[in-house]
Parts: sequence; C-alpha cells; structure tokens
Amino acid sequence: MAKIETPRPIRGTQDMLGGTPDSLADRFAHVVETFERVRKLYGFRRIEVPVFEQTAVFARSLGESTDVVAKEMYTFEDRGGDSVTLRPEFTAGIARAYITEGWQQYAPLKVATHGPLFRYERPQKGRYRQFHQVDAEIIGAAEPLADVELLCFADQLLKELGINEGVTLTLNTLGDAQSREAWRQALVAHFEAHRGDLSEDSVDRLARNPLRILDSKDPRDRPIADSAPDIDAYLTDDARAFFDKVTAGLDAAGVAWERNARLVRGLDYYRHTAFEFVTDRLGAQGTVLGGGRYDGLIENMGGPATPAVGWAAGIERLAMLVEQPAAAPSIAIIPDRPHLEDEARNLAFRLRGEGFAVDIAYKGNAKRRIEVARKYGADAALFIREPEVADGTRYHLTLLKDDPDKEFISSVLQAIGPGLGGLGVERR
RNA sequence: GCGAUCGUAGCUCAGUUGGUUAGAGCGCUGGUUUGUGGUACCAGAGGUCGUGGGUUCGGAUCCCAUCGGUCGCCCCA
Repeated sequence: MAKIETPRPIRGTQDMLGGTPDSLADRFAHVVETFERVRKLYGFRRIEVPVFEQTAVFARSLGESTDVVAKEMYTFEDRGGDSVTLRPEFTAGIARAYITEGWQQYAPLKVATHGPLFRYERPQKGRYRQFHQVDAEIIGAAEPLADVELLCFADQLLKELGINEGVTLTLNTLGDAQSREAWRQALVAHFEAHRGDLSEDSVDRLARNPLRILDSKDPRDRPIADSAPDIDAYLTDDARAFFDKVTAGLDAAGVAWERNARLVRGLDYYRHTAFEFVTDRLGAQGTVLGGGRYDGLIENMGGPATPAVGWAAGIERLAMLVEQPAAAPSIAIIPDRPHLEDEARNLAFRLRGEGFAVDIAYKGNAKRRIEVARKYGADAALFIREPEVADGTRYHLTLLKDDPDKEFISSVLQAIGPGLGGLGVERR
C-alpha cells in the first residue's frame, strides 16, 4: 500500500491561528482594524484591486533592472497564453486602475487598501513569499501638503498601534527628475573613481542601480559611500523648495523625523520625497513602513501626467511589534445538569441574537465545561440551575478572570432579566 | 542565488564518548476523588527519531546526499 504523502505548506507562506496567547493572527487583525479606523479619519477611500495583473503592469513600472522584477515575481502563463503576475506591490496596480477606471475624475484622490502580496524571495524573519501590506496613496496632488498629510497618517497609525517608540521616520529627497539624474551622474563618477575598492556586490550595483551603493552594509563600501556627494548640491530650486515645505509641514504637525541623506528607495519610480519608518527590533528587516512620491509613474503607464505619493507597511512586521490586543469579553453558558442543555442553548442563541458574545460547549459535564471556558478566556460562567433549587434562583454567575469586564457582564445579566441568583465570586 | 544552523510524541524539549522494549512536561482520551468550581490522583492513546543511502556486531547518536524549518547575505514591507 502506497504511503500518502501529506501536503506541505508552500515555502514562505504562513498559517496563523487566533485565540491563543500571543497569537499573531489576532495581532495581524488588530493592525488591519486600526488601519481601517485611522484611514477613515484621514478621508481615504477604501479600494480593492486585483491580486494579479498583466505582467507588464509591474515589469514596466517598477523598473526592469530592479530585483523585484528581475527575479522575485511570481509570473506565469494563464490558460489563454497571457503572461500574468501575482502582485509584488500595490502601487502599480492602483496606478493602472486609476487610468483604466476613470478615477481621474475624482482627483485628487485619497485611497487605501490592504491584502496579500507575493515575492519569490528566501524567507527569513519578517520576510515571506506571501506577505501582507496596508497601503495608502494620494493620486493627483502635486502639493507638498499631500506628502505631509500622508506622513501624518502613517505617524498616527504607528502611534495608535503603540509602536511609535523605537520606530523612527527617516526622510530624504530624491529631487525631481532633473535633480535625480544630475545626482546620479555625480554618484557614478564618484564610485567609478573608487571602483577598485568597492565590494563585488557594489561593483555590480554600479552597473545596475548605483544609488543603492549608498546604503550598502559592506564595511569596504562604507568609506566610499560616506564620502559620496549628497543630493543637496544637485537639487533644483523647485526640488529644494518642495522638500523644505514637506519638512516644515511635518514640524508644524509635530511629526518627528530624521534626515537620512543616504536613504534611497529601490524602485525606479520614486521622485522627491522618500521615507522609511525603521526599527531595530525586527532583525535584518528594519523597514516597517516605506514609501515616497512617484510623479512620473502614471504617465509612464500611458496615462495623463499625474503626481502621486504613497506608502505601504508590512502587516506581519507591524504585527510582530504590537502588543497582543485584549480579547473581546464573553460569557460561557453552562447547564448544571444534562436535562438543562436545551434551555442553556436557547439562552445562548437568544443572547447572541441580541449582540452578546457567549459561548456554549457541545458536550461535557459542568465541571469539564468550566475548565474549558476558563481556558478559552471567558470572563465569567453563567450556570443554568435546577428550577427547584432551594433559593429559587435559576442562574448563578461565577467570575473566571482576575479582571473581568464588569460592564459587559452586567449588560448580559440585564438582558437575561429576573431569576438571577447571587453572584459567586471565585476564591483564589 | 549564496552562507550558517537545526529536524526526536499534537506542542516545548531530554536522550552523557554509538549499546536492551526511545523518555519528560504540557496537551488529548477515559476513570476515581472533590462538588458552585483555578483540585489531586490513576490509567490510556500517540513516535517509520524528516527522508534515502553508507560505516558498524549494533545508529536517534558518526559520514554523505536530499527535503524542510530558522537566521543572515542579496533585496525589500
């Protein structure tokens, strides 16, 4: 008899179970819920875009020479022979939708979304092949105020998640197209002059993406990268004025930031503002939220010239930083004797219908059930008792937690109505 | 793609320089005790020691290969 080969999860994917102490699934959900709440405060509309697109959507917009496009995309032919790609990021797909769905009529448009992304990389801490991001974009606004508002949104999100301590906003400008190109040429000249002292990786970068040498971790590259010219000398007056307005706006809003003149972003489409919220608590993956301005992207995709800014944040990375959210309060309904089962179940269904979270086990005696209820984190157990019990009460409540949600419990008791016995408070 | 490290029960792990029927805690199942509740005790189920070769009288233990996990490089959220 042939052995059955049990299926494995695909490398770099995760299964998350909620309801356990320190459950990543619960923290993940908490990140998404907080994002949804804050996004509404800033007036960002919810959008949904496809998980896959024509390959060209990503290949052209991210830059053919970037690692994401060159070796990290999940690309395949569908049955019709078209090349499609699982999205490795949100921005390109949103830009495509902006063009094809006529969203230009709503410009300036603030949109937000979240969901899975796919990148064929070697998994490690904080890095997965299927990962998830929350994403925010402002399309059709050329004003530095848009950058400021977007960063305030990001800053408030991190504050409300309680992880602003230990996460810092690092900020840079890549200038406009003219500034960026002038800087790029100066950098290439600088690095070419020191070519012999660069690491092998950086010699390779010099050909592909010279800006990346700036944030190289290789000690051999550091002196050369540190002595490389900053963009500041190459900024046009307009680009400088833009960056000054962004930083002034952040200061006025009380958003803390640090200039990092070595910050460059990997994807080709970034212009002007580039930023990352970084932390040292995630091993090698320091970036928790990143983004910038991409004024040329939509035009490159065949749309009208449209300025835009956006950011995305890794949900898993945020979830690893946040505290476990408090579980919603609940009460366990427990029949004291087997023949009270139906009555207990009816009460449970009724309470649920009225919006209260109550749990009731499928089987087991009262003793067993209370053990389970405690394990599942119920705030209290409500016993359905014999009608002929001496004091005439039908219900008995026992608190199961040191710090039960009293407000929740009393509202449940009120919904049950009369017939309640004395409150049994558990001894320690 | 490259490097390091680890794979023993559902989970977390012991297993001494190779040596009888591979262990513990938790969890699970059943029972006894208790009886308005965080109890104790008893018993049970559950393992091709990731997989395949090799060395050996003998391999969970040593060697090789392979698959997988983790972490790092690269890159990114």
